[in-house]
Amino acid sequence: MADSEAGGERRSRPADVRAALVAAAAELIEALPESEVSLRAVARRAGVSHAAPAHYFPSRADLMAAGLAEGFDALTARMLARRDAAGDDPWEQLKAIGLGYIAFALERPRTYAMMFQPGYITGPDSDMARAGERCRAVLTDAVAKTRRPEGVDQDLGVALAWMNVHGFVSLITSGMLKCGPTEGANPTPAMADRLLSLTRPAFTK
Amino acid sequence: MADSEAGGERRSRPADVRAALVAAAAELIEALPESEVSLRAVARRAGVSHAAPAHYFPSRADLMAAGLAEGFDALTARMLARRDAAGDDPWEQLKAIGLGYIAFALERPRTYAMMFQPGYITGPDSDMARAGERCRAVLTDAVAKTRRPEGVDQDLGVALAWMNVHGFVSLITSGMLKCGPTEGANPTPAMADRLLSLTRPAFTK
DNA sequence: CTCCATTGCTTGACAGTGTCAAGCTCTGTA
DNA sequence: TACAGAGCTTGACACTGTCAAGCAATGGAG
Repeated sequence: MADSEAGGERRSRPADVRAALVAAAAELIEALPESEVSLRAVARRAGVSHAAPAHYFPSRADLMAAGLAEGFDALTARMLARRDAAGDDPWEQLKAIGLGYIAFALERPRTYAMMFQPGYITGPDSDMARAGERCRAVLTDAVAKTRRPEGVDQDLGVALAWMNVHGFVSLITSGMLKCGPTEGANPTPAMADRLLSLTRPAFTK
Repeated sequence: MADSEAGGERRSRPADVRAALVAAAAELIEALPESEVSLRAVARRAGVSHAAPAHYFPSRADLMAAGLAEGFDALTARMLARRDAAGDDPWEQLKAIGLGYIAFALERPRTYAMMFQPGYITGPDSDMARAGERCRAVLTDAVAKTRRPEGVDQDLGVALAWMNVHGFVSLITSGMLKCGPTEGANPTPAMADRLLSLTRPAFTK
């Protein structure tokens, strides 16, 4: 429409370039170690010049943050899918969210690790901060529905649930925690289930 | 002795240069964001040329790993000090270790975060891996002394204790978790205490 | 004592990086 | 047709990690 060329691919729309940059960033973040995800590598993958990103993102960190915001949205979607597949019991829903969280982090470990790296969330009103907020809201809602014992208020419950799953996957992906004797089948999901179940008393009455 | 100069500072011993590099790395790791801790900046701080580190460390990652190994040792010392100041009760000792762990991570957040960054532990027989192993041993011993309920074996106990403290401090330092209403006094230690206490049933009978 | 090999570090170079300034090429409007 | 501006490119700068070459000093052998 706005392009006189019928073929339409000779010249891309501005939004396309921006979207291509974010997509390329998200891909490279998972494909390469953090230090190798350079602004210029992202630009090359998106098929633009090395200075094109500067028209959309003030700095490298902002481009990375845009890719990481996509990561938060994918994580949120993953948790919601698992929650909706679980039953009606609040604890089962919370546990399903936790298992979905763990599954995402283990499938996209580099993206996940970078999401929690300080320095990419520039301000509380950035895209990435908002995506993180939507993610946290899923957890907060699930915790709010549980019937917790005396002394476990909502904030404490959210902290407990989150630090459990985050701590678990962080130790796994950093190589500090080897779970199980590694005999054939992957013991991680089973261990995740056992560990989450240990916190059950804090979320049931 | 080996130096003909009586002043003795004109020419430093080889071990001094290496130690100075490691010390400079440890300082800069805490003082600057990770991306700004360059090999050349460490060399400048140590007062040597930009290529001097190459004589002791094959790559930048190895120099960083040496600095991070010092971090693990400091963490280990911190946990031991707290444990020995606690009483004889196994649970109290384990909790003291956890609180020492949290205190270290919150005092040296950048060092702590980098210690768990994948890519710095090159092999299982590296200095950093061994320092991490010594650190883990403190936790393992403390968990071994506890009397845990049926179903909580030692590996599960270690995983639970570690992921709790690691998850907590990681979420705090990455800005994801704000604990308490931030009214004057720092609410973090109190929250840490409450959270650790929630896991008490897994470590007592 | 002289010579030489080795160690310990420096200087120099290279490709690659993030960021800034300038310029080119189209689009839309008058 | 001329103009204004957006969108992207090219070019440059200082900086990075790593490699090659070279200098100074030590220590041992002849």
